[in-house]
Parts: sequence; structure tokens; C-alpha cells
Amino acid sequence: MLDIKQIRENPESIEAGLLKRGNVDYGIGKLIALDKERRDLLQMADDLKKLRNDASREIGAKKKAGENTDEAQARVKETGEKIKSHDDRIKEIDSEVRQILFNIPNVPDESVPEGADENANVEIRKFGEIPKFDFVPKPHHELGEALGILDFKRAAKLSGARFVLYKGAGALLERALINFMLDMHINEHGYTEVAPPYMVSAETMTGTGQLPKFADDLFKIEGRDLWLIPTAETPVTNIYAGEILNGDDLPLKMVAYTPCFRSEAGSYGRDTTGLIRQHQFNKVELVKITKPEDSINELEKLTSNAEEVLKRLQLPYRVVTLCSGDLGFSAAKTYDIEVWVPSQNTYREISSCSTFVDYQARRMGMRFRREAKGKPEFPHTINGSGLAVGRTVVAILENMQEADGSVRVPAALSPYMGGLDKIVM
RNA sequence: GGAGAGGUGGCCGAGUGGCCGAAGGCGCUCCCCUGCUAAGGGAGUAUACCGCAAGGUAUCGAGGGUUCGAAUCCCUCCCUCUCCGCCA
Repeated sequence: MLDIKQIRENPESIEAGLLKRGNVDYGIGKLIALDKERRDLLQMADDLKKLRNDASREIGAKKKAGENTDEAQARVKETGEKIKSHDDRIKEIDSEVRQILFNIPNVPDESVPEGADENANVEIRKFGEIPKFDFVPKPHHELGEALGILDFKRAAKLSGARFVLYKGAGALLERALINFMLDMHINEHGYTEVAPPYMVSAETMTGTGQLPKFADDLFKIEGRDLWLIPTAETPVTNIYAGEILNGDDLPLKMVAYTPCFRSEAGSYGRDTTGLIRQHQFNKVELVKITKPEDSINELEKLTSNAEEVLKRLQLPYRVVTLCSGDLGFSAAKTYDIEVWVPSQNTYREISSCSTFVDYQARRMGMRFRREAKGKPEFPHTINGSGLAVGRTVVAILENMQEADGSVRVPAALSPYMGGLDKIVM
């Protein structure tokens, strides 16, 4: 959520910033008009309330003194009715304002390149050699099915499309990756592990920006205010929602493994085969809560923490800066880490690292205080996958495949798989 | 699922219709005294909004109602805890 004060004082610069995302009318003009009306009404209502408070106090005193107060009471009652009508209108405006505000995306950071869509994203660095095969590399789902470690057919029998059943070394690989990633971020990068709920309330979903706008992308529990998380970002970033943090405790660095659930509405026909796009997938997520002045630097560090996983696994990748048109709703700046996928002869997103500046903190009412007597301020929130586990499996299977259909286990991962160094038939 | 208790400021905890944004305590900040640990004295210490300011308004789980006036009374909802049942 953007700051209404900033919109009020600087509508042009906010609109210019939003324009970088595309030419969409977010209702800023209407917002400003409503805000003006609201403040005028509030002033009137407050004055009337002062009148009522004073009068009521007098009535109390008179009653104690045994005087008649019928007339005074009637007058105050009238004032009360006026107050009510003002308050009702204010409430109405509030909800309109909130609705507009909740549906305005974040303003892109100045350093974000301008562009309409993913074609304008800017590659900023590359790591690793793209593997050369002297045979035609197979897609991961063929390898996985042949090795007996991935079973899409039976998963479909259980749950329908976009689910997978991991078996044997496949299930072990998934589990090993989760532990490998967690251990690295905890022990080497200084993150604190948290294990949050996988179902959260609408309020929590609103805090990070999934609701109200993106309900179609989520799974909801029928008849209850519970939604399946599409990413650990949602529960973890919201941990301190509504609280005032101690500035000395910042930055908070948390890492969480959770499954993620996405309806994938609107992605019919895309990535229909294999592990790339599933309704349920595992992810290790990094979340930071920082002081405003540290957020860009902490985003850089978080991104390199995620990259480190791919380096250790010897998987080739590149990092791109998302252009303004490709930026997520709540994000001010995003680096995508993309891993090489041989069967598609391209890089595919495996992590998305973003700073939301104060946008999420304001939505969820999370603040911090620099000094004991200081004013509360909004911290910045940052998150990124470290990494998406299913897509890491894709990358390992495809990049590490041999001519005979076996798959090498990266040396760094082997200890997590009981010393296994090759997955064979 | 059944029965009961409760939700007040950073924390504990008083408050059952007006003088209560809220006693007292703890914690924290500053000052004094003392002097290098401890103890004592004083002042301060919620948040948001409106306003140049003075100041004003709102908030005692949430929402609604009664009343001239609600932390206090009524209704609905949410959450927490205890006991019983069931259960990973």
C-alpha cells in the first residue's frame, strides 16, 4: 500500500512512477478527491464531538447538583445524530479509499529498467558453463519417469493435473535439497529457521498483497477464512504484522521451508508437462525485515545467498533485473535468478528476489522504532526463493544427465543423500 | 464435539455508566544523589488522524446497539486458556 500522504502531496511523481508499469488508471484522481472530502468531514465531526463531550460532562455535573437537564439532553442528542451521519459517510469513504489503495501496485524503484514485458528484462550476470552433450538431452520428466523417481500418471490419478509423486531417490533428492538449502542459509548466511502455518487468513494474505487482487491464484478452504499459502513469504513476512519492532533487532533474517500451493488459473497450456508448473511445490524462502536505508544492500545480499545454492550445485544460471512492466504487484525491484534448462534450451526462473520497500509493512501495520523514544517507522521487507525445490530438481536431472539416462548427484548434495553420487535405473 | 473462564498500554494488573487514555507495579529513558556492584529520590514513557500551532478527535479483542454520555450495560462474531470426549 502506498502512503496516502505522499499521494496527496506528490500525485504527479507517484503517477509518473506507476506509469512505468503501463498505462493503467489506478484512480489516483478519485482517491485525492475522496481524501479531501474525508478530511473535511472529519474536521466537522471532530468539532461536533468536542461539543458533545463538553455538553455531556456538564449534564453529568448538573445531574449531580440535582438540576433539570432535559433540554440540554435533547440538544446533545441532536448533535449526536449529526455526528452519526458524518461518521457513516467517513466510514463509507474509508472503505472506498482502502479499496483503491489496496489495488494500486508499488512504485518501481528508480534503478528498475523501463519496459513493457519480460523481453525488456536486463541480464546483469551469468555463472557457470552451459553443458554440451554429445547426445540429445532428455527433458527431466522423461528422465525421472525412466529412472522411476517421478510418477506424473499416478499423481494425476490421486489429484489431477499439475501434481507429482516422488519415489525412491526422487523423494530423497527433494528432501536432501530442502535440508541442504536450509543448512546453508542457517549456518553460513545467518538466517533463523521458522516453520510457519501453511494456511493463513485473508488478513494475512492482504498484508503481503496476494489479496484482494489475486484471489483467483489461490486455493481457499471451503467455508472457512483459511487460504493455502502460495509462498512462505506470506506467513513469514506477516509474523510481526501489527507490531512495533526494536530497531536494534533489525535486520531480521528468516528462512522457511514450506510447500506452496497455486491454482495456476490463467496459465492453461503453459508448462503442462513436468515439474515446472505444479499446483503444489516445495520452496525454501528467505525473508528479511530491514531499516529503509539498508534495503537495497540487503536485497543484493539475499540474491547472492540464493545464487550460492546454484553455485554449490554447479548449475549454470543468470541473474536478470525485471523491467517495470514485468515487476510483481507489490515489488519495487526484483532480481530473477534463472537456471539453465537444457531440454528447453533456455534459462527458467528458479528464484525471484524482491524488495517491497515499505509497501507491505504499511499494509500489515508493521513498524520499528530506532530509539526508545523515537517515532515508529515502517521497515522494508525483502524476500526471495532460496530456492524453488521442484525446479532445482529439474535443473539437476537435466544438466547432470548422462548418455545412459543416469544422473550425477552434485558433490555438495551427496552427503545429504547418504553418499549417493549417481541416480541410476 | 460438551462444559467453564477470560481478552485493558512493552509486560503484569486495577477499573461495572460521567471527574478514565485509563490506578498501581514491572520494564525502559533522562536527571539528582551516591560513587566505580547494589540501593535511594525526581521526571518522563501507547498509537493513529486533523491542524502552521495552540489544541482537538478516536482507540480498553472486532462489529453493532442502548444512553445526553460506554473500558464499564445489551447483541453478534473472533481469539486465548482450563476440564471432559476424540485424535496425529
